[in-house]
Amino acid sequence: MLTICVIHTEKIIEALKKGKLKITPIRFKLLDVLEHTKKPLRVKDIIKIVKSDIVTVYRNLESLMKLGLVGQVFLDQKEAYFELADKKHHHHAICENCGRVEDIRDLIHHKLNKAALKASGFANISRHSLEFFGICKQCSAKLSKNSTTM
Amino acid sequence: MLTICVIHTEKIIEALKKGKLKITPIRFKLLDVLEHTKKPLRVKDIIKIVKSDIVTVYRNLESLMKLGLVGQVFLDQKEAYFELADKKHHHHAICENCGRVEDIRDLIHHKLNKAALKASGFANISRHSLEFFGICKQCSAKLSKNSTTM
DNA sequence: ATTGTTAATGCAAATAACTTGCATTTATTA
DNA sequence: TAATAAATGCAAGTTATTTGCATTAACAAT
Repeated sequence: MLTICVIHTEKIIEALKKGKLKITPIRFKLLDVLEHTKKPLRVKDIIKIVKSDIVTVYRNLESLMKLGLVGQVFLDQKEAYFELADKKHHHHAICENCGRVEDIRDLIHHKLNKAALKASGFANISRHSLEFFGICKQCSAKLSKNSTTM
Repeated sequence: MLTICVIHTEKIIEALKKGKLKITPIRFKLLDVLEHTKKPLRVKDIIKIVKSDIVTVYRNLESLMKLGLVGQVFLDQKEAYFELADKKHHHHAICENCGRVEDIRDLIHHKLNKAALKASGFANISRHSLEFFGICKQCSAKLSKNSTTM
């Protein structure tokens, strides 16, 4: 890891400075990991790669979220998942067999929020979280193979 | 509480029997609470009303979910919310100020799943979870009143 | 109705995710 | 290079959820 792309590095440093966050190795590695895996990661996963204290990771995730560099994703009730927040709004497809997560570009843009605003009677709707659950191609193949050999 | 509607009672008893679950007072009260509040509830809330052990509530929720009578809702990373599963598929609007939850009838039926299937490349998509976050009318009014008096 | 079987309950204690307090270290900036 | 303010990491605390086990209650068969 730590194959940091320069453009991205620049942007990150700028954002950190603007947010008055110090540029530390751990913070950098954390962002790098999220950048390179391109998938939502659990705190566990991040610790393993970043090789730092749990507490530090939690605190960094919190401050990076406040800065808007990192976003939390709701994939599982048990643990939180985090991803870089720089991509545009999107949804997720989660494989119920292997846990694979695919990004899905925002299916209907802001139409969803508008429709929900009307349907809910709320004063405003600022965001939504849309997660799909199913079986990915790989698992589907594996599962059907298993069932024929049994 | 415990103003049990007969028709519903019948259905529940039938379902419990089919699932080989005993019909116990706690289990009944639990279902009754979910039926009458009509909102997703936290385990905390349920315990307060059902007046039973936490563990019992968790175990009942689990078996009732397996039976398909109860569904878990993803409103908050910290704690799980539960609701009766007998209503048709719907979404939720959650007020970020007071926590109020409004049901929203399924906005676009199965179209969402179909679109996600295509976009994700999955073998199949079985369900989705769609939550909207915003400010409800009541909070909006309260908040704007507060800001004018300050 | 009574009894036997099996599931439901509740207590104690464990686990797991996440948080807080505090002392030490490190990044910035003057 | 020194001063300062934030970042780190250890210990220990919370909180949600789970597990083990003994007791109790539901129900099916007598």
